[in-house]
Amino acid sequence: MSAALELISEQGFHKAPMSRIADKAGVGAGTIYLYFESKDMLIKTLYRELENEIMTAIQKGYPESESFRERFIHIWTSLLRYFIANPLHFRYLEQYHNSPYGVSMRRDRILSKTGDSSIFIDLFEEGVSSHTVKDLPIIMLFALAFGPMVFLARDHTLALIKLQDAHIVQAATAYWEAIENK
Amino acid sequence: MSAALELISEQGFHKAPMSRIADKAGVGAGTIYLYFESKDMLIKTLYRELENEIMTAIQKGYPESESFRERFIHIWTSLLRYFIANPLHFRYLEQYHNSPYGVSMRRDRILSKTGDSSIFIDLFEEGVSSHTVKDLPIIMLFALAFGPMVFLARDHTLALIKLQDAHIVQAATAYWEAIENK
DNA sequence: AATGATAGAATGAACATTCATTCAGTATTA
DNA sequence: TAATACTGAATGAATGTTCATTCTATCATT
Repeated sequence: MSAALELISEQGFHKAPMSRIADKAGVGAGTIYLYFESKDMLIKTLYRELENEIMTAIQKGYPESESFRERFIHIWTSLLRYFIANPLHFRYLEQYHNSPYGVSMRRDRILSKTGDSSIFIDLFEEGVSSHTVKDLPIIMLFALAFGPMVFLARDHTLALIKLQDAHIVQAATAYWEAIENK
Repeated sequence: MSAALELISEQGFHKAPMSRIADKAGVGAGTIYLYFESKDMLIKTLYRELENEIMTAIQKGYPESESFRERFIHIWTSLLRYFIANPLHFRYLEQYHNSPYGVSMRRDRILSKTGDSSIFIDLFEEGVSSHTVKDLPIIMLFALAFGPMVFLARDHTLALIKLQDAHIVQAATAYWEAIENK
């Protein structure tokens, strides 16, 4: 799986043939098929694995009983820090989201309201009902809060900028102000 | 080119073989090669075409002599309106940006400081030096301003939300507040 | 007007390559 | 020795690209 992660995140789905993934992993081509039904399944399993890892990272040190603002900033900074520390993970996720896989997954999730994003949804719902954040549709708040983060992470992973930790906190605060209900 | 646009934006690069593009365009497979050197060139040319179209859309009605705020909001709303009116264009651009094509292009542009994005850079530089917007690196301001827009456009094109024109103006204002120097 | 010649655009079958997947054989483990 | 894990050459489907040929429009000749 880490061989697949490296190749796909750097070269894209269609320039990461199973033969090369096997080479990089130091196994025979057929061995992969003992563990994964198909290339599609490998891609999807790897996605879920990364998603779980991210959720674990966010939950670590989560200030359960602090104010809404603290919890929001914790999640925001944890995520951005995770992406900066794991650029390959970030690039893989981005490619997945912008491929047919991601599109259909996104649709399914929103419609069935399942999946890990429910943590975010719960948080924002609390924020809206307590009038802590602006009264906008959840999905818009989500976009307003996390859209910039993806841009920042992308620029960082492409080595276009070098985000210091101070910048991360600064950006988190700026983005809190954008959704805050004043 | 419009056949390529439709297929690629809906199915992704690797599920849009030249043979199907030719079919959709109602021409023979070889005909494409009279106009484009290779599939890669077709993809790149189409990208530049769309980029030009967007630049034209932004420049239409640009309030040259109005305040910085007016010009920012004009650009922001024009872009989002364009993406909503042209969902296929948006999906194509997103796929391009998140593929190896886009990554290398982005790198080249930033390093050589050329390309159409100079309009945006000029605008933000003016904003920073006149203390109208927060004193942050241009690339961060850019992320903060346009990151959310991409999220909104994505959710809209996937039919997860339905953005009314009122929402667009509302969002533009919210995002002006996020970068404004208060 | 009628006929023939030329250009070059379009075609699509053929080719070479790439790739996911399989499976008969080999190595490893219990 | 039996069972399990692994291998990598072989397979066949899919795909980008080429090129000999066809078609159509324009020009030249009679």
